Amino acid sequence: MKQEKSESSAYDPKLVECSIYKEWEKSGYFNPDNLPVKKAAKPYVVYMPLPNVTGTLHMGHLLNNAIQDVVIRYRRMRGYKALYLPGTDHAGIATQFVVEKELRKQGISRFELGRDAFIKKVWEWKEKYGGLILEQLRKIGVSADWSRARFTMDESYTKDVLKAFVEYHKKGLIYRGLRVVNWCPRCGTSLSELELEHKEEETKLWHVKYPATDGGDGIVVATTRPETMLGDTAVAVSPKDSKYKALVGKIIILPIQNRKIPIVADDSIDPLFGTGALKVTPAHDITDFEIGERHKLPMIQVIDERGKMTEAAGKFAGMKTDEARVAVLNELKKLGFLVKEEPYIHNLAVCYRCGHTIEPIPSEQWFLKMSARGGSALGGKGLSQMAIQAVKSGRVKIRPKNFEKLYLDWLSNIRDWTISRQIWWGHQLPVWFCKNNKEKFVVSVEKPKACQFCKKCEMEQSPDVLDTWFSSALWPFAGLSKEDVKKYYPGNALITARDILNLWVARMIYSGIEFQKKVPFKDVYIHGTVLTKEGKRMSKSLGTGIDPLKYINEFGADAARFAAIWQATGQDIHWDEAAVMAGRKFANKMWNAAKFVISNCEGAETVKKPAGKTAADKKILAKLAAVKKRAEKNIESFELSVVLKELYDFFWHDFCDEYLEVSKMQLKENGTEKTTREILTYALFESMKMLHPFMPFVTEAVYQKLPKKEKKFIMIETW
RNA sequence: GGGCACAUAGCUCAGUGGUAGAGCGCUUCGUUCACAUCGAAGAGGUCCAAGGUCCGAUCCCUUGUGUGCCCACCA
Repeated sequence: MKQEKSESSAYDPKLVECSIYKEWEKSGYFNPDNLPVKKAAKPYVVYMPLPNVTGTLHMGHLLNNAIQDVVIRYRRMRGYKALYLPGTDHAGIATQFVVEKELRKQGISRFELGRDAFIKKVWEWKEKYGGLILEQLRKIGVSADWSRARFTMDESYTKDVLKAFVEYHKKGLIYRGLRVVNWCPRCGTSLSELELEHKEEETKLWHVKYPATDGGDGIVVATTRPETMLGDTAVAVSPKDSKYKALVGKIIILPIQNRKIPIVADDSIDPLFGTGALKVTPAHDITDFEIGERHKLPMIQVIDERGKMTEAAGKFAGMKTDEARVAVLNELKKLGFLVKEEPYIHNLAVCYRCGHTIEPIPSEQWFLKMSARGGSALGGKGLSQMAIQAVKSGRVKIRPKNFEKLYLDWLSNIRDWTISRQIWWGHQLPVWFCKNNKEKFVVSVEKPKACQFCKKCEMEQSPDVLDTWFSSALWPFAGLSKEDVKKYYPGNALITARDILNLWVARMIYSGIEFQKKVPFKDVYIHGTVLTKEGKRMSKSLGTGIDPLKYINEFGADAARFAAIWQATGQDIHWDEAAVMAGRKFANKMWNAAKFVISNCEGAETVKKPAGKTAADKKILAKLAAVKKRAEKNIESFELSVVLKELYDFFWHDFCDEYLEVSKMQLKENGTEKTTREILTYALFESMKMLHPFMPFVTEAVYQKLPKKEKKFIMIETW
């Protein structure tokens, strides 16, 4: 008996969420063009951070998309043409890596397949798994306009990407050059600085003597990478360093190679580190490369793109770098040049994707100029200055404010962006080389009909592809059709975690200004990262991840959303499951309170602004008005957890615990019965509306039970 | 090496220049009358440490300790 009762009275999200979502989607109201809004209604656009095609839903998505959905649902109810723009990112290296791994299980390497066949495999993968993440996002209840969903390698998107490249090039912002770049020998590509990870490595600092040619003492250098000495073309010391002053300009001998190299003075040298003398390997260290440019030093490449020693390494040729290190050290020891070794901990750069050690090697790459600008088309201001200006002037507001500093600091110390990648999956550069003269090329979206250089060859496209972020940087407008750009660009809000503030947000800002002359959005809101309860990173490989679908399936999307937003106070979240339970209970509370109100208020007048008679009436109405006002202010400044807590407190304690209990008496008395019913109906309705952005399903379910409703969905009710 | 956060109840976290708050957990009591996924009552805190400013500091300042994150070409 008891059990029967509890079963029938509890709210069961499983019974309603799926069908409600289908109804919403069928209605077409996720598409702002279908909303019953006034002609003059303003658009409000939230750009969804593009999930990777390879991705599956994790807690970060739950938090990120829940926040965005609250914002967009609120604006929709406020009468805006609310557009929540979804899409997926081809995620170059990440996707290629996953597909390669899958193929390797079958014993196939991408090189056996060849480029075209491999890319076909990736597309197959994309077709199979690319839609999965979007399906999973629907489970959260996000009201994105799926009819506008784009993929960064869609035909039209690709065209915008290539056009952007051509235009940058025309303006002199893209150039090609031989640079020492961070190279991952396993992935076979260059990586930008943001794609590196550093891990501490216990190693040694070896002191190696480079003997003099004039009978002097020579000089001792300290290094963590002795194998690169084979490519040394100088030794550098600080110009302020008195102990070496006399040596500057002298020629010394590079051991093993027996090469004569000079000692140069350079400001980048710290006289206090090691011996105060740096071996300069322009081909295998970015700083050394720069020193080499300043002193016009030759560059000798001793490590190749597979991470093996080249012919220039003499008898070490063919060895892997770590083998060569041992061999070189043995040789130095034998020859008596290894004077000292001391334990040392340094930060080893590794590939963010595969973890392989990064080898800086010289390579032809394409760059996007960050600070200076060739022409004066835009007042000579470089991309980074434009992005800095956008935030400093307040046209883009970053919240919380301390992230502004992170953004500005990064942009003001920026190097040119290496935008080419030597992988296969991505937008191939719109660069066409003459087959007979590989130095000659044309930059053009379409393949040139004839070669303008040799007049006879079929021009060949560069095998390089663009960095993934080059294309996602265009998302705010390349993700929209031409007509939509007119209607919906610029958008309003970009909500994301801090890890891609510079990787993505900064680049969207200057791309938007460069190509559309306007910043892409006004508000950037950075939320915390979801960690485990112990404060550890959630990751599949560590086994510390939690699948949000588990919560959604078991306790409902509303409960999961509640938990995410409840905990999203700005700091990183140490995820506490108890919050999901609280959300589930809250949904149940709403459901039951609604049941009470509906059954007691049949036929009650719907009054727009009921006036209270009793003290309890007045108290609840005043409180409701105050809560509503604060909710508006706080949602508009992205303080969602504050709003949710106030709504929770208001609904549970003020409305249910207090007013509902008082109403039981008031409903029995003739003098107060009518107004009580009006207020109950009104307060319930208003509460459901305010809670709808946060917990859309249960509030919609309640709305559908209301005897008098003006709209088809609470989703499009007027706040 | 630099920068930014954070340290408050058993746990996860809000908050305030003047008797300290929530969720979960815990204790006691209470089910005909929306909800036991409930209600009522309650226990539980040197607000990290030390110093400073102040009539008064958990809050502001300094220093320290601990934790997390980001940035950096120190070979």
